[in-house]
Amino acid sequence: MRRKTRPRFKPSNKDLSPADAAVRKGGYELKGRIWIEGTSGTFLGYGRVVLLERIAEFGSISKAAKSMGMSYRHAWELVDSINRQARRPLIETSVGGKKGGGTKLTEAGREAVEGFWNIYEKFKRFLNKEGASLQF
Amino acid sequence: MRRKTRPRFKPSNKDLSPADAAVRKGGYELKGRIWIEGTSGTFLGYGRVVLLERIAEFGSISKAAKSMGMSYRHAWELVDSINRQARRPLIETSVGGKKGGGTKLTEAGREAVEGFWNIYEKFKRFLNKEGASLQF
DNA sequence: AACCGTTATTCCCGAATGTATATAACTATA
DNA sequence: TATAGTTATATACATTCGGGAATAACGGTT
Repeated sequence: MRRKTRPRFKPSNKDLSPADAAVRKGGYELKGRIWIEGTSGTFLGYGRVVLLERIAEFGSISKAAKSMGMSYRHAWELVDSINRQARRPLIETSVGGKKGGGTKLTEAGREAVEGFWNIYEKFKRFLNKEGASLQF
Repeated sequence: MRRKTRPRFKPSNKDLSPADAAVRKGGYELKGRIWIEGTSGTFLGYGRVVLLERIAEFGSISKAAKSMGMSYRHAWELVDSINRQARRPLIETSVGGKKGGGTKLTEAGREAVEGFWNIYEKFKRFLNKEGASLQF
């Protein structure tokens, strides 16, 4: 008896595609994930890219995390992991200041987000095409 | 400081592709997984299909599990999960008898294995194609 | 100098997996 | 009837993952 796994984060204000792309056919679904791996594990995946988008939107790691139902601790670790693996940093953080600080994407960060979505869209089309012929 | 995750099973006698298909390009790899989901979670994925192949090869869940470095308990749970979600059973088990019992694939089971590998091969080609244009 | 909101960091905890281990149940064969 | 090798099942344990909470550091602004 296995309980349904809890979603990794709550979709909040935006209509969010699921982290697992899926295609249903007669009771079965072809699902899948893709991600880009760097020198030390995952570099960019669905959740990380959504996080980057939220950071760009809110200008803050903590607000981005909260908007996804993700702990700040986890979000920070993801940001750190991304920046440590990127050739050029994708995220710029600043501490202190009038508003306490903030975080924004670099140009490379915006390009990375766009690049990932491009591949992800093709992946969804792949699942769509191949999932149509499931018979078990 | 995160330790490299241990491989889910040891490749033993056969040359086994990794569970995560991957394509390298300039330090980054496009990796991914696909699986077929049924009424209650995963129905068939890479590891499950390899397990089915091993069962067909050895005629026993316990030997198949051992050959993959997987606990019998886990292998049994996977087999049970597969059969509970399949329209027609993919695996036939027998208890007792001269050799204590055994397990073999049904015709539907062999077809499922082949069907999954077909899609998986296409998926690897997809990763190969899309992974060639990674730039970050 | 005090304030304030955010980043940066640490420790503790619970959920989810999967291994290890032990044991019962089964049944053709000798 | 006893044997043997496998399936079937439960309990205990280790590991991993991420949330929660607490705290320090930071630095414009007032």
